[in-house]
Amino acid sequence: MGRAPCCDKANVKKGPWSPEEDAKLKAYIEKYGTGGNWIALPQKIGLKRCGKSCRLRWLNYLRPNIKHGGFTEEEDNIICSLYISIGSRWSIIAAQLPGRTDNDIKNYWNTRLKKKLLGRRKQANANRLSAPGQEPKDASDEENSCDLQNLSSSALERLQLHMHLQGLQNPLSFYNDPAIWPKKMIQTLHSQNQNNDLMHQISSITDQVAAEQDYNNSPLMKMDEIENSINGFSSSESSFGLNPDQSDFLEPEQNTGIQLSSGFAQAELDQYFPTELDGSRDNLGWWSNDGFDVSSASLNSWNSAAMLHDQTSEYMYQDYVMASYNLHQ
DNA sequence: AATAAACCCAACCGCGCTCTC
DNA sequence: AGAGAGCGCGGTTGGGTTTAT
Repeated sequence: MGRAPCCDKANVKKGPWSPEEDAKLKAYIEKYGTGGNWIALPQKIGLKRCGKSCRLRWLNYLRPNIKHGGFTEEEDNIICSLYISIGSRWSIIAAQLPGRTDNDIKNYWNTRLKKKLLGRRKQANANRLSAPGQEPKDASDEENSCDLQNLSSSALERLQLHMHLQGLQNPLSFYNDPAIWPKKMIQTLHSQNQNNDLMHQISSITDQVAAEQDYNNSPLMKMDEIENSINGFSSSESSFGLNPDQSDFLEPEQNTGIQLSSGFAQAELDQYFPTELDGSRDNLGWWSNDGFDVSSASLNSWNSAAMLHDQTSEYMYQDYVMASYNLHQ
């Protein structure tokens, strides 16, 4: 037995709203409010619309002080940073941007912002792969290159932006430990200004979001929530940077920093892994098969990621540069 | 100029959560 | 306590518009 429909689907109008419908809805709500009952609202007004549709129309379009389009660079940065930190929790992101709706931000991210970043990444990857000495030497290298490009698509995007915007705020972050940075990254940092006001703002929001989540009541790993936080990225994508075999790049005790760089707020991770961050490689087991449905594709990518470790440092640096470039454009 | 492809965004859908009875 | 109603959210879709060929 399924859930009862919220309205009589046969007798409600669907599709775009007419100016008359907009006027009716707006006039009524401005005069009487919603009455706390969206389902009953259309009947009161005489609209043949579902209550949910009325609510959506009001919140996303008719409500006063709604802004459409024309996102500023600062708004871009906030959206990127929050997306990296908390994933696709559009309502929370929208709450930080007055006049913006979750739907608007979601559309903006999916249709423009993401592509803007990925487009530049693709170009960078193309340059990277075509550079002298970078050509794949054999079939397996080509496969690695493909995997790298796949990995770069979204998980690394969050990683890049995260390192740029949050690294300085995070005492445990890889990006706060210059001793383990590639030299070129240090040189680049010297030549850049960091936006600390924005950093504080983002850090505050991500801490709030993490604090809202009560993982103490759930001692088992909430992989579904972790996946949500990763926001749809496959476990294989996310495994990049978590690879225990990257010891040429990071000391074992610094794996914690790498985890933090993969898209989680510090507080979030503290709650996900309250006792497991002692740095031992064995503690990365949560990411493998134990308690987690790792698909064969994921395993393949894990293996592919493992083969990338010789180039990881260089790629991490290039990713960092690209993130900086993107955000300062 | 015609057509296809890509882009964009409003709106819909369904699920989970909260509240009320 | 638990069932049902309503709300809020994120994912997805449909179709109009723009751009490329």
